[in-house]
Amino acid sequence: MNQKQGSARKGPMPTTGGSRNDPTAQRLVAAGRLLFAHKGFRGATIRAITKEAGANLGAVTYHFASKEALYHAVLEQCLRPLRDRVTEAAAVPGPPLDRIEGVVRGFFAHLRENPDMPRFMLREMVESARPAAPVLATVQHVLTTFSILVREGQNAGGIRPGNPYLMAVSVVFQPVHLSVVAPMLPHLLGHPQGKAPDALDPEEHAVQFVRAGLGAGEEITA
Amino acid sequence: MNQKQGSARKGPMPTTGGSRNDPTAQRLVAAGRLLFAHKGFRGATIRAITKEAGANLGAVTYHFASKEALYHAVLEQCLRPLRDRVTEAAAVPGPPLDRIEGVVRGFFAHLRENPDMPRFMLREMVESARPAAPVLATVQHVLTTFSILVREGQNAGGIRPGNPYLMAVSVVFQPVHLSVVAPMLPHLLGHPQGKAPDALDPEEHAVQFVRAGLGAGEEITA
DNA sequence: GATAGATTCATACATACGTATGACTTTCCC
DNA sequence: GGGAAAGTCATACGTATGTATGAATCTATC
Repeated sequence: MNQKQGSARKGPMPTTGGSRNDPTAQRLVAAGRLLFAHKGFRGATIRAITKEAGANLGAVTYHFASKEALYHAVLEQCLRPLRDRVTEAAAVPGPPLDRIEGVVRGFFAHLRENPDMPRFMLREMVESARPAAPVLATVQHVLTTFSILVREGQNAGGIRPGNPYLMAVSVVFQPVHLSVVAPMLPHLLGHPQGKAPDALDPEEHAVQFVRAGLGAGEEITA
Repeated sequence: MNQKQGSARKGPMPTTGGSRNDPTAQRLVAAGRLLFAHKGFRGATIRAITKEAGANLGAVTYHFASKEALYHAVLEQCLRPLRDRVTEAAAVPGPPLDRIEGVVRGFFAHLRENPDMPRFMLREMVESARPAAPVLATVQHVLTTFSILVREGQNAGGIRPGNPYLMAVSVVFQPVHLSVVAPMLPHLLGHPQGKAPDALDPEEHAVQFVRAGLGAGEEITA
């Protein structure tokens, strides 16, 4: 009954760290992140996680008290940097549509650096009746941020009318699902190995699609 | 070792049928559909499914040989009507952008009638490395249908330039994730009980967003 | 360098799962 | 109406899971 449970979680390490001779708890988070993302909460077993982390079977119970607590730690480690990045990108000055573009690009950058993230978000959105706290907080934050920007743009005239929350949903999921689907596209469409049919730049596409989808009337500044 | 395994699957029943005194196999599909959609493949146990169906524990093994076979039957029952509806909606005459709108509306209608479907699609997209055959076929079909319409519109001039496959992805996921997220929106944003902040019509929003996102220059015919 | 706390380790336990088995019951056809 | 096929049922088996337990080992402080 003697866990660490407080403090810790110091370095930033937003990507897939977990190099050996880190403290065990950190290696567990890294391994859990890897396996939770690939196999889901139920699919990732404590035995697999501890093996991946090079730790003993009891390590999760000892350092986190339960599998679910480890899962929450993993989610928090994944999502906090995303929230920060979104906040930061939304704060730069400029017309709302440009700031929305900035947030979208920041989102893409985060997903590029953390390739397991979109699966995480979709999974949590779908897997549980009510998502875990860190997920809920993140969705709330991102959605609110976008909807405020949309409303601003509507007042300023750069963004067409429409429900800002629905618009925010349509925008925020572009990076998520494009990051998941785009890599599978060549295979999905039968092209044997990575032979992209055209230029396949999801970020550039998403930016243009979002600008066009939200924009009032001005053309895309291609 | 004496399964039925052939023929069967007669009535259309695209929604949540499964009323009592149907044949057991049909009740199993209905129950499996309900539980797979809510809890995923691993989360829906044979014991829960057979109980929900009012059948014996051995019924799945007897009628479908395995849990996975039942899952595939459920997927097929879910997805075939969707493929048909998309095909049908894409075939009506008219300008490509209008036909795309028609497909989006058809998609929404199907998801409204089958509220478990979007979770299914997202789940399969995310849960397994390579999705099951019916899912793959459906995604392929829908994506191809959309991309052909996009290319047509680009040639005819109604749709702006851009990779048709990425555009198809951006379009096809609008109904899916809007159907999942829109009902949760009031709760997500803190409004206690269903108090929509504005008009919350996901279908109308999606249509306008897609038309604006794909359209060349003409205004939305609001 | 002894000692107390923190950590690791092997193993045990209770449960839940998918499937197999064999007996029982219903249904249908001649 | 008798008998075979189809279907149902209770139960058993092997495995995998999350967690508990207590001994062993490491680490740091005096």
